[in-house]
Amino acid sequence: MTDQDTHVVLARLLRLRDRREPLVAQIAEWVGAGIIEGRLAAGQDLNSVDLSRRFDTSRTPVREALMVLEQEGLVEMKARRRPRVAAPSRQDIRDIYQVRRQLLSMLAALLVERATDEEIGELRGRVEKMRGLADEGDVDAYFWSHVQLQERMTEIVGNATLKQILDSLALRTLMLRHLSLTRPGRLAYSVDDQERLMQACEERDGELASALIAGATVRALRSVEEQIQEQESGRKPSRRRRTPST
Amino acid sequence: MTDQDTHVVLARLLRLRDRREPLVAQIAEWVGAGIIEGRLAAGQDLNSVDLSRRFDTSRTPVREALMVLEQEGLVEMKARRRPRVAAPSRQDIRDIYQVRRQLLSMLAALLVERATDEEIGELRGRVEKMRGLADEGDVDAYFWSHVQLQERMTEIVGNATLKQILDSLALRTLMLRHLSLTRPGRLAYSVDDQERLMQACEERDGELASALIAGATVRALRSVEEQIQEQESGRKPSRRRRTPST
DNA sequence: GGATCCATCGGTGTCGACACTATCGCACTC
DNA sequence: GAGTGCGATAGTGTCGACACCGATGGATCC
Repeated sequence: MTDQDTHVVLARLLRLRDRREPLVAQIAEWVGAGIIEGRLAAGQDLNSVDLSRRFDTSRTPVREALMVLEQEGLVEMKARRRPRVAAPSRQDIRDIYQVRRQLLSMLAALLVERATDEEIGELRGRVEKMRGLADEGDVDAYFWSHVQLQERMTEIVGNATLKQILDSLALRTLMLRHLSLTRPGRLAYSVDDQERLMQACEERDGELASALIAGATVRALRSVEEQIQEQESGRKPSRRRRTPST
Repeated sequence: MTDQDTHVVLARLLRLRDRREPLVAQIAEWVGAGIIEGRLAAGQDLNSVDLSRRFDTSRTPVREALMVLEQEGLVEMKARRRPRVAAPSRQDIRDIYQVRRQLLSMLAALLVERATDEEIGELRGRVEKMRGLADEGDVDAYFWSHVQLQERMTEIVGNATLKQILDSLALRTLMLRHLSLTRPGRLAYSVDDQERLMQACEERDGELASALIAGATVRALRSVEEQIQEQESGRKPSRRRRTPST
């Protein structure tokens, strides 16, 4: 998975294709990718003058790009105040995962109900590739494959509203998940969860699939929370928050 | 419930307070209310020049207001094309209600778990007032009370993400619900559903509350679908679609 | 020495203008 | 008479300018 691909996936999740001008899309992708990759720190100012200089445009398309990211929860905007990279509280994160769990359960149930055997086979193939990536320890590639797997599932289920909401929630958790998958052992657990899920789908056991995906979500949340815990306790004594130059 | 109140509720659902300039808020409220009340027909063009003339501003705040409505699903925007009032397909509507059902079930379960007795008492009070409005046949007032009831429930549960998504789904269905509640007898059924739900909450029966709200949602969808059916079959022979002058 | 006020600066919101393009009617073709 | 291509028109996306406001730092006061 190259940077190129990252931007393609991001563009899909942000629904930029045909919905926005290429210029706006480019800015939204750059800022969005920056937030997810951690290049732009949570809470950091995103003033439109700097960004417009960087992209050699006026502030109008920059504002529009930031509004796109705002609606996906990656950026916070208040009238007359500088836009900032979103900094969800501990509670926000729990809330997001709670909703996500509910909707992923729904997704799994619908998947079992509606997916053809061929489609499940295709998903199984993806999971096997992910197993390979996990074994190699290629976190980034695994990470984005995971995103694409969920994307494909929502596509198969065919509920556009559900897909849109899950995409949005995925984006909100992407920066967190990126951290959490870095934790040793987490990758292996994650791929195990996916394999169990695929098996439940193959056996057409909707109840089990729902329960498995809910469990996996709870574990993901726990992992994220532990990660944040470590990060915060590890930061207080020594390091200050990194504030890279825009 | 006056027009004033309508705009206040709309402003809350669109989260305009402090997030957008008053000018943008004003435009978004006017267009949003127009869509919900049916003054602006589904599929109708919303060109920014006309709107900017109407509000005596430039096109910049108009564009911004339309983007706000786009993210709530009331307006559809494609690059280089005129924004249009959203025209959800039959399938889109089913999808929206399906997700809504799932999340309302979640809401009911959380409500039973977390609401204090006082809060449930307050909700009960609201439902009793709604009974009064239903008996009087005051559709508009009932309609907005219903919206506010759900708003209050999400507030009590305290999951900001859930509240935001449910508000957004509520907006998408508002124009439909407005039609569907007009149907004779529908108001009485609706208030019955609410009363049963409150009773389940008082008895702290989460399972039942979830099931009741899910059932109510299914019935609401059916009512909306029948309404659309009638409308379409009734339109073909005689009347053409109303296209009021912006 | 710390809190408070104030001026300055930097950034946002809005505007009117301009280039570019989707749209629509019209002439033309078959 | 229906379909196709073209030109006029209307509307979108972007720009640079300007007025206004929030943030920042220094002077003042206690």
